[in-house]
Amino acid sequence: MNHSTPAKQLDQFIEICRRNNLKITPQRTAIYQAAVNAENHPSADDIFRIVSREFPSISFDTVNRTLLTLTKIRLLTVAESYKGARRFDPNVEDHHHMHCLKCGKIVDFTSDEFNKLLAPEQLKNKFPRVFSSRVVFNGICEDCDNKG
Amino acid sequence: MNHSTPAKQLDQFIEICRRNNLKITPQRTAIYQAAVNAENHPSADDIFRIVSREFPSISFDTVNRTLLTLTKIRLLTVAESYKGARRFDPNVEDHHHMHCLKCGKIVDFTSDEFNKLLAPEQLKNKFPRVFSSRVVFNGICEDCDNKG
DNA sequence: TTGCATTTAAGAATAATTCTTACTTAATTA
DNA sequence: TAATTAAGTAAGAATTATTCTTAAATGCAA
Repeated sequence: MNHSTPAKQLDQFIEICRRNNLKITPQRTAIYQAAVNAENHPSADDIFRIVSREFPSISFDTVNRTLLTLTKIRLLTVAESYKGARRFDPNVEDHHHMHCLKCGKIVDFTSDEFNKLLAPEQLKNKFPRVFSSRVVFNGICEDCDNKG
Repeated sequence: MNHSTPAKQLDQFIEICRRNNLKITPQRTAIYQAAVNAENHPSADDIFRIVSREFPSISFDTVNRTLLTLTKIRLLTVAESYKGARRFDPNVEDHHHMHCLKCGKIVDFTSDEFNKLLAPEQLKNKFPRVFSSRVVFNGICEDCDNKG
């Protein structure tokens, strides 16, 4: 989740859509809001089910297409994953991830130290442009650990 | 890739299969070898196509199932990804990844500094067990950058 | 040598994603 | 406010990736 206020999020959404010549439609807005308010890093299907409550006739395809559009203009990102459906990440600020190997849950955390990590010099040639970095931990979450 | 010698790799493969009561079949061996020798982090289909040259009658299902089995006993791991088919990683040593956002190429690199990163204290409760960590960079590789 | 794990075979099922075409709706802007 | 045009709806199909099913044959390991 993005930690700014709902109103500020909406302003940002509108501004960035405008800047990219994307119309501010109720569906598009609802899809963005659903993604931002989702607890866990939601799949297209998670968002589809949420938005369907408000727009019963919306199709999965519209939701998925819209999520990809929002990713293109960087209002969302795609979280790294190991299996299953694509997971969207509404947190576009610098942050890091802890994955549960059992249930697939992804938990965000922040770290000024981790934010500062730089790509190694020896890759400067092979990768002339580097946009982002993330530290990813893998473990077992409390819930899954208790269940055995 | 694993940087030990081919003979050592094979010894390790045999030992770990034995320890896990898995038979040393020619197919299983070939699948492991193909994964270890693959340049890029291969998909099941990549491995299927390589092993098919030696075993023309092998099925994709056998290859995929075997790769999952080898992952279970930690002879392989699964690389984080953002889209497309599951990518296997034959390098089971501590290492880190650089992803190309255009072509999906994943390049390994090592870093003693990055190996030492620890999960933040504030997640100790939510995640009582942590097994591994990795730093993941995203950028554009030289080839894709030249192509525009 | 024999038991059982493994592979083969072939098809089916499922999940996830993307595309197609045509029609309708509605956000923007001139 | 009317025109333009992006966006959504609809329904189905196609594609890609993965996993399962059943049954028979094979061959590794004790």
